[in-house]
Amino acid sequence: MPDSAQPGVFEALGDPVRRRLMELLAPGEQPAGALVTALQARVHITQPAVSQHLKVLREAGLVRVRAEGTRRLYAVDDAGTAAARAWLARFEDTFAQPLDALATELARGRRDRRRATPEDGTAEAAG
Amino acid sequence: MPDSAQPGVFEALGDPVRRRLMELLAPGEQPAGALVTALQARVHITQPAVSQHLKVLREAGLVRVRAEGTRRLYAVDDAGTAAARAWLARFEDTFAQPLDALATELARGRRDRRRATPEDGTAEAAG
DNA sequence: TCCTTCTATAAGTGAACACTTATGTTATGC
DNA sequence: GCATAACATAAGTGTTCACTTATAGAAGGA
Repeated sequence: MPDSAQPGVFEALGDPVRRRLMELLAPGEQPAGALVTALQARVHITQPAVSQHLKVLREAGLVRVRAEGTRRLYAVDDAGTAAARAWLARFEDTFAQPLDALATELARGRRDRRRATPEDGTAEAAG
Repeated sequence: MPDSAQPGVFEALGDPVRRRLMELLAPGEQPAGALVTALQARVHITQPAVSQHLKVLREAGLVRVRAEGTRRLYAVDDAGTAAARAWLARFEDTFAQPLDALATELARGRRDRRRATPEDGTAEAAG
């Protein structure tokens, strides 16, 4: 029974700017520059500030990076979000728990089967 | 599409002491004093500090209080935890989503039926 | 009544943190 | 080679925040 699965997951999500970054990444992979632009459309913030926030999210396992030329493509990492959901699961309604466990099992089975089929290549999560 | 359903939910969960308080409340209702004692068994902390943490959790909708004599009985409030899970749900695996929705629906039905039965006495109205 | 218990609030303080500007690093183009 | 673009890191600073001690308030027992 870990205090909270991944270290720093909830600390990372505690900041509104970082939550907004997660929301911006929810539809799919985004270069760091696009995240900066999107944030600046709403609030005044500089590029280094965003970069530092992304570092926190990275270290918490909430996002992962992929280099493409000079750009850094960020995407949501399931490790962190799953850890957060796992911690919160204990407060779920008692009656919902077995059902969620079932849902998780079924989903895992489907996902594994899908990954075992090397056909659809670069699969993007649809929003 | 709210930034995050309940105001301050993730900010509240960002502190490890407050997460520990939530864990201590997970099994069920606890008086504030018991929470202080339980925390002090692990780390050095004073009663006012715990009281302030509980206030933050209260204002975030993560816990609710019930007065019984001179004691204050704290319990997990579904409003806050559900809000946190709702926000995190958008990062869930695509295939798991419909199943979770089904689970939620079924659980709600069961819960409502249970609440419609005025038998177990001290039923608190959920927000 | 007074006294004790349980909990919340007030006030002050040190540390963590999110921000800024300035600079470094890496890849591409001329 | 040099210049530019995209992003990360360094260094410094103000504010937030979690903590402390001290005190207030409410309920129960003598």
